[in-house]
Amino acid sequence: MSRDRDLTRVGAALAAPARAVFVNLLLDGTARPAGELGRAAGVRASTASEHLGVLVDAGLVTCEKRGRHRYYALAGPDVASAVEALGSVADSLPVTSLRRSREAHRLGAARFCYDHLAGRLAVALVDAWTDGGWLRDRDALALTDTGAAGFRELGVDVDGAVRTRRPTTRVCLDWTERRLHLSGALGAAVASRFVEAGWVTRHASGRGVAVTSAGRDLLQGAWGIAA
Amino acid sequence: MSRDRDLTRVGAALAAPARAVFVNLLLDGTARPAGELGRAAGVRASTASEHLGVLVDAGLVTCEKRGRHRYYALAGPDVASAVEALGSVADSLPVTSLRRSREAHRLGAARFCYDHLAGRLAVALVDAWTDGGWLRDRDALALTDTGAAGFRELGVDVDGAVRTRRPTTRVCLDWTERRLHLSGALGAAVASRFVEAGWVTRHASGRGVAVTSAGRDLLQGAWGIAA
DNA sequence: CAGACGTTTCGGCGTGCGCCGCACGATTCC
DNA sequence: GGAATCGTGCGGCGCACGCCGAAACGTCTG
Repeated sequence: MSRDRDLTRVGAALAAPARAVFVNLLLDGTARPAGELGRAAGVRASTASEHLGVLVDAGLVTCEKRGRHRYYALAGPDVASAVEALGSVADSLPVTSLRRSREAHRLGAARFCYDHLAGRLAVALVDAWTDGGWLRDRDALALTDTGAAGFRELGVDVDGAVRTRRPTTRVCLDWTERRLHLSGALGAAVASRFVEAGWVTRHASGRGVAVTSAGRDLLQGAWGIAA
Repeated sequence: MSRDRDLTRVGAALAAPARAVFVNLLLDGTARPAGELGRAAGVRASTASEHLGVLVDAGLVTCEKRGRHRYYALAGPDVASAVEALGSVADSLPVTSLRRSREAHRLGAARFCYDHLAGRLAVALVDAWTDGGWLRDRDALALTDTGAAGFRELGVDVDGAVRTRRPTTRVCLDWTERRLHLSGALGAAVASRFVEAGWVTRHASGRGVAVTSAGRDLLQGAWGIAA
């Protein structure tokens, strides 16, 4: 059957080192010009262009022209979660280098996964919100009335998140913690509020996230999380 | 960072047509000998052997020796869901052939996804169970007390499903319907009960599933589903 | 309008890998 | 024991693809 064909196309799209770098960079949900991506992966502009063409053909990445730049971004949240899921199985492989484990540890603390928070911070938040009755069922996160009120009080645009066509809550498997964390429209709304309120700051480039002192106070005070 | 390296390894593992056939065949959760897989993919035994070695190295597939056979199977449920997620993005690509759309339609009605039901049947069941109060929240399925009682009455081993380390409920994105269906330990328990009770029968080889007349009666009578 | 910059397209080169046939080890059956 | 079957390892062949440099296109700037 020819579904295999499609699977090979998507698999092959991820098979080249340069393309894997691209996808990992775009996992934070940003859109970046071709040149920057190529420089990050250590290949010439022409090579980067070809690779990006492959990713677009495979449906993993979209391209938007703006002026003389072309901004590339992941095609959507489901692409991000598919890549994360793939990374999750890849992560069970034996560790290959020390750098990797250091890097993994740093990102494992807190990071962006496309448009929501991931890592130990995200897992701790889910635990706190479940214990506090904001979310139901640790395995299948659903928003409660208490939670809607609580998030609203934090300044999260709960109503906007509910209105979109996208599922309100969604679970995403963490490739470092091998635990579930909050994704979906609500996950995105929470994450953007955390950034907007200055509780966390995104690392200049990449997916890393640092908790600010204001954020530390909130986490400790509201939910007893030591970050 | 060298997580890219792992991603390429998993991606490359899926990049070869023969290996994609293997993985798709194993998506139904069965373990199959190397020879059978090779024949199905239309390659020689030696080629199949090499491919299976690659899949094992990539952590996607496990190998178990039994007698003079070696049985290969998917490494676990998370591999299955990762592959399904990947198939889901692949599915949004333009249709390439008529055969594909026919095949897709047949599998789209009802099929096995590793160890649980998928396809239009599974989506309809989730709708019915949510409407009936057996599961909470269409986006983030969680088992209610009513649901536990109901499934128990159907003969589903609910208690066994809850006891395992595996999450009781889990959602899985359908690559045909682009809707969520029930996965996790409960999803597996339900599926095995459906087969055991003779409500559905699995196609001799592959993931296809046919609803029996007894199954049709149950679906229509209990939940008003026309199958 | 020329010039700079970002990006894509096009040959061309080299490596990697998917395929095979054949040979060999392991296991089962007679 | 020998024969048959299942599986793996090893050369070898050929294509596909990742990489580059050079050239062309489009866009912004002076």
